[in-house]
Amino acid sequence: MKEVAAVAGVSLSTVSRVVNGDDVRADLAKRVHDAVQELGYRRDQTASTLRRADRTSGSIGLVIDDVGNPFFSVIQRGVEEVARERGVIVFVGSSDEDAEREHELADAFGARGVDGLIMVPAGTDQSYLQRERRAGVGIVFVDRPPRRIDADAVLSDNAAGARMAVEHLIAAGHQRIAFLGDRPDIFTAIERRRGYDEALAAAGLAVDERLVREAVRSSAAGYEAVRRLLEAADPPTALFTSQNLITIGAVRALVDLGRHGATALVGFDDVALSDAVKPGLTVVAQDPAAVGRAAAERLFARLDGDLSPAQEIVVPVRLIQRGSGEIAPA
Amino acid sequence: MKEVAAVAGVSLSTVSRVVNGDDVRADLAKRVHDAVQELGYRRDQTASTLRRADRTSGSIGLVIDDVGNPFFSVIQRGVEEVARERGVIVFVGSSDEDAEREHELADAFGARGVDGLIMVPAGTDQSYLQRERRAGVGIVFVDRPPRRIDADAVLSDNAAGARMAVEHLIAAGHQRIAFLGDRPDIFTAIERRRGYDEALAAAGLAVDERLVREAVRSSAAGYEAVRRLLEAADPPTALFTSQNLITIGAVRALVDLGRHGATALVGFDDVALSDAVKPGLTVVAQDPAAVGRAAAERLFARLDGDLSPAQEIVVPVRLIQRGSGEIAPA
DNA sequence: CTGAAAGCGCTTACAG
DNA sequence: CTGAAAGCGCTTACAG
Repeated sequence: MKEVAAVAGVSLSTVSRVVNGDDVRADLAKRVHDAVQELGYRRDQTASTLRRADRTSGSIGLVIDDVGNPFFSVIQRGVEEVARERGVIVFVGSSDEDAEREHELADAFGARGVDGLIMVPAGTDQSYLQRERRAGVGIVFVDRPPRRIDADAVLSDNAAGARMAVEHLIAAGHQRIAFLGDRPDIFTAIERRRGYDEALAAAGLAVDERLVREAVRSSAAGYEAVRRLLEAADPPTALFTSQNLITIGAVRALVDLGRHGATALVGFDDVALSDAVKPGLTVVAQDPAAVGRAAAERLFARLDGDLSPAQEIVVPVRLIQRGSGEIAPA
Repeated sequence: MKEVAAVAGVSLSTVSRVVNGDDVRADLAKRVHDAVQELGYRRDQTASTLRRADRTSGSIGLVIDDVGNPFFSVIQRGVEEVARERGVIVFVGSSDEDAEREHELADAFGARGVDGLIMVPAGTDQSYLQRERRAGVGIVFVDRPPRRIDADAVLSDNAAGARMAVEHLIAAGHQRIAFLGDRPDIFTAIERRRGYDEALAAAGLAVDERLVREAVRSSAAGYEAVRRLLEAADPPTALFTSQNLITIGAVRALVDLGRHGATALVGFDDVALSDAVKPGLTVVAQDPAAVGRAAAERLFARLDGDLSPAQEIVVPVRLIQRGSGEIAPA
């Protein structure tokens, strides 16, 4: 910038004004633009942020569970789309369900002056983010609500979706419906389990803990859990696999055991090829792109000055019937 | 930091040294640490970068085609894993196969002082990155080689993989093998087409352009293309679907047409549930996590001072036989 | 080892 | 409208 000023024969202030689109006499502006062109000058955004009054950086941070999981990567995509419209770029990191890592990432992003943070909380206490909030950083949670801090959250309707799934299986005549879920300290896993319990209760059915498998964290674990369930005495006639990786493992297990098309299955989350298996997979589908977009919109609304009380936005889910959930018990 | 110095009763320089782990008398260091603790001080990383001699920011930028595509999101995951070990965080953006967007993202990352850039090139000219290189930014390409700039690139063995796929179909007795590919200006699409052509030629078979469908950009387009191919006169007996989205659409079309298990198929890229359909999907699988890790490792090697000539690292692919590629022609 | 001072690349009152 | 000067939060020669 110093060099641009020298070449254009104006002061640093004038260059800064031109670069920022402030009012400058046309002839001076032209000289500056020419010099910028000639030198290939580009403003140093970090230095600009450091000095400017509002301290905005045009960047946000996104902390998700795992970018490698398509559910979260589509959330990321939704966030990016909204950020892009604003010319805002995004730092992304995976917490891998680790509270410490979640904190480290938020910290690293904060130390780089992000304007806002969109977080999938992994730990049980997000009060450490008060510090960012005091610094004016916008904070929005996604997929799971925060704890020990009051902030906007964008969630899927987990309990309703799970109820829908289980009611659907009950309507098909099932009474022995297994639940397979992620770690029972994760909000979405708890909510989906709650929906399962409620649907059974509403139908006058008792929860049989032998049909409940929790802390199923991968498709391999889903595979194993289903294999054991089906090989046990008095196996379930239907499965509610409450997460995409579990569903993938479960289907594989059903196929291997020759039970796909015999044991009913409803999954939570849609997966690729779910309509190509025979029968197709009945699922309760979330809309992760919409969830990501909604979170980013909420964040920018806050950055634009929205001071209303914290909101909880619930994005609806929908049941997609493709066959596997419409199988009657043997 | 000023405040920390005041509370600890030392100079700014001393605080800076303590924060940076330089040698400082133990008692002073303790006073600084206490003050840091008390005030909840955290160093402003951007100001630090601005002033420090090496100007490193502890951040890199990743420009990929589309985070929403699981292939790229797993590359991102691989990059992140290696960056994490170094305490480096990552900006991510999707170019959506748009050269201008690619450039904008690289520019936005550069203006924020990233130490390095990992790029999936979308446009046909990456010479604009010379500017970043001159500024000391490390540059590594991934999935596709750069053009008009010499730099490290980490690629999958596309042509060999495609050859393998088509040879496999030929070995099963096929002569009418359709090729379905992405836009023919994309490196990976070109290479896979080349592998297809070469495998046919090696077997003494001519390319029948009526069996070639290019610019297939989505699973919906893959579905349509397969439907038309199979409904035409003299349809192919086998399909080589050279990208994950195309494979997904193709399988769906085969299922809808009642041809899954009848028309052979080999896909490029593995997809979820590929072993749950009947028959399972035979694919040439890339290893996107390894590709992402290799790219990040190359980048950090450069940042660590590796001045050797630009390398092209080719990550092998492997054929996974699951049934759909082992179907003989009718 | 420590501190006072200069300065990274910018923006922004302030005076003209 | 323009420029000289101060200063954002830091690091780093430099002198002691």
